[in-house]
Amino acid sequence: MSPFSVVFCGTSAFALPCLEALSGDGRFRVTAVITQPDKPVGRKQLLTPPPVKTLAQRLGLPVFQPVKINAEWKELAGKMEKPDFLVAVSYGQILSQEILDFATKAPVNVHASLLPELRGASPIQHAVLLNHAKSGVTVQRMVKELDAGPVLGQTELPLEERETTSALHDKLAAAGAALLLSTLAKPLKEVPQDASKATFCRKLSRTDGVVDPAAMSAADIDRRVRALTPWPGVSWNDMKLLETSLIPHADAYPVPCAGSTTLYVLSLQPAGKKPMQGAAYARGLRSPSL
RNA sequence: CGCGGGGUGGAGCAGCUGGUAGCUCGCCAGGCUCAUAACCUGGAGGUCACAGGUUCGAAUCCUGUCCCCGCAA
Repeated sequence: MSPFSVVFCGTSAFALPCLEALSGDGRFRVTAVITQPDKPVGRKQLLTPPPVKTLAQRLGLPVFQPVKINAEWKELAGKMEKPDFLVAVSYGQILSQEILDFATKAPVNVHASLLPELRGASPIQHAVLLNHAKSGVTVQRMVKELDAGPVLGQTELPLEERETTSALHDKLAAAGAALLLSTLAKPLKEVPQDASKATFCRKLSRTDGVVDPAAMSAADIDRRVRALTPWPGVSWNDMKLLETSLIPHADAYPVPCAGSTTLYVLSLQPAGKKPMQGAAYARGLRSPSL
């Protein structure tokens, strides 16, 4: 039987394993990749392509970058064949019903949480931030309401003792890719979400990473560092806390926190400086005139 | 020309109202110690980003260049 055709919508690094897996599997055929437009990034405002675009080009797949996919859909749809599946992974734009209906079999989404928990934009960060015991990935059939579609497949993953967002991200991305393939390869079986158990997580902003040792306990700050690094990052005054611990360490910079707790900063980055060890920063502090 | 910080021995910093470079560490050697990330002694290691200028003399003042980074997006 001929492979399932797929139109892939994705943008960030989380989507890479899914795209790579689909493209490398004989049961599927990716006919087009839709991703966000290149965006100006950094001090130089250099136009930077999203990770998915880079991968798609390497794989030799046609790439489309609509500014507003819903508005440009009519034109866009004419450029590609109707696929069996429309797969959306961390794409970044809400798809209209018209687009969802484009797929002949189903529009599906890979979401980095155990739906109905943590619907929304930042499920990985929130799983760490809220100190959840487990997380996972869900493949759902997309419906109009965000992340509310019936579940097609789910993989649970326990969180490590001191789980970090970046580590969890990679694990979930890999698990998501595996789950996506195994789910789509078999006849779809839908399990409705229990909407009454739904929780939500909003998009994070830089202010979520602002921290004040005078008002927060070491454990609290440590959890934020693990959850919000590398994005949006945790900042204290003019420096970013990159890596922290609750256990004393020779290379750490001890910071007294609320409730007589101590946070051991293993590495940090003052404004205008490169990342450095906590102990190195502390040495600089002892210099005369300070 | 979006705003701003910075480039000084391996690391983090000071010195910058001009006069042959210093601190906290690290490293090497020796000593003390049951022992140590502790302590003591000694030592190696620096074209002070680069180029030009001012000066008797510049890390330090002036000009230009390169590089790194924070914010904003």
